[in-house]
Amino acid sequence: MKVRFGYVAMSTSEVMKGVSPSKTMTMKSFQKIADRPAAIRKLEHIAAENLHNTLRLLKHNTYNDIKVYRLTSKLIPLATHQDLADWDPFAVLQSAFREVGDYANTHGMRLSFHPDHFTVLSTPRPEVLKSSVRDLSYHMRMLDAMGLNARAKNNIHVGGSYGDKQAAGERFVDAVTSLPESYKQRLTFENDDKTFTAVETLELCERLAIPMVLDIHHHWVNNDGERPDELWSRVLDTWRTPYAQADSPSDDPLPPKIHASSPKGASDPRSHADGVEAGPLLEFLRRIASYTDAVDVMIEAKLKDGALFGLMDELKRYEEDGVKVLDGATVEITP
DNA sequence: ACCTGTCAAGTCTGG
DNA sequence: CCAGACTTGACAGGT
Repeated sequence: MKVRFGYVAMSTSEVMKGVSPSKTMTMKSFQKIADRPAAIRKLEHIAAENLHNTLRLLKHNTYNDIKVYRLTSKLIPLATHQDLADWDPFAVLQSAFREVGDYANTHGMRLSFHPDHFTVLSTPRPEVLKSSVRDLSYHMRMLDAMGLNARAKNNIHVGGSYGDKQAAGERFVDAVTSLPESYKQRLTFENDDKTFTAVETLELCERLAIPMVLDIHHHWVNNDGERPDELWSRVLDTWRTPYAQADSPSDDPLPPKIHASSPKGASDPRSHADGVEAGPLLEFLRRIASYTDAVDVMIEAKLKDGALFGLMDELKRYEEDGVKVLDGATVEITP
């Protein structure tokens, strides 16, 4: 089983110091600028800088064999803010977006977004649902502007339970069903650390034919008593749907993706540690290796790419033990 | 140069 | 019913 590792948004490497893809401006300082067109030009300048830095990060990834990367949602500052609803930055940023997408396509990279927890399709509040869909459409537009196909996904959580998880789940199903087909081709659902467990999320994925991103750390702190590998064959099936494999040729299917991180400590098991422990992750990977061709692992750790490098170093110690290091960010695991 | 409070958004808990 | 926690990187304003 081929395993590719990736990381989230920014690099902590010394050489990438100051290369932030998520520079921003607060609403307060935006409003302080009397000349509104000038203030908007400033926002657009920051966004262009963020895209340029994203491209630099992708090049850093190439240098380190990293093919899996999550884009930050904060590429365009204040993009979804109500007070800027009349602003459309996409025309002016078109070539910058394209440059990022072209580079990713040329180098066979798997990019994704993870709209944050303000996107809640399970909400009972119509205005919240509306802004959630607006947030999703913002992410759709960015992916389109980059020229990425439906292999680039938007990963979301199910959302809150509002005292009745069953009803929340049904609202989630209705909301997703109402989305345009192009949105569904780009969605994945992830189990969260306090509300929707892996089993509950998996059931929603199966009903909606949307692929599931299994977060094994979230599962560790929020589960129904089963091991993560016991769910894996069903998770695998969610990656075999037309939505999951939209734009993927049959000889190059999109591999399933999981999230991996380690708890910071016994007192706050939900927080992310600096790095990722190889042991528990490897145990899971070994258990699924016999019936899985390939899997991509998104590392969510404080040290970002530094955690990836640390994990690869640790995995080298298992080379006599079924782990073959193929390059700087890829291993082959035999069960 | 460095520190602290704040931030666009939503849910949940505790008072 | 409202304030605060949750979470994250980065701003903003202070020393």
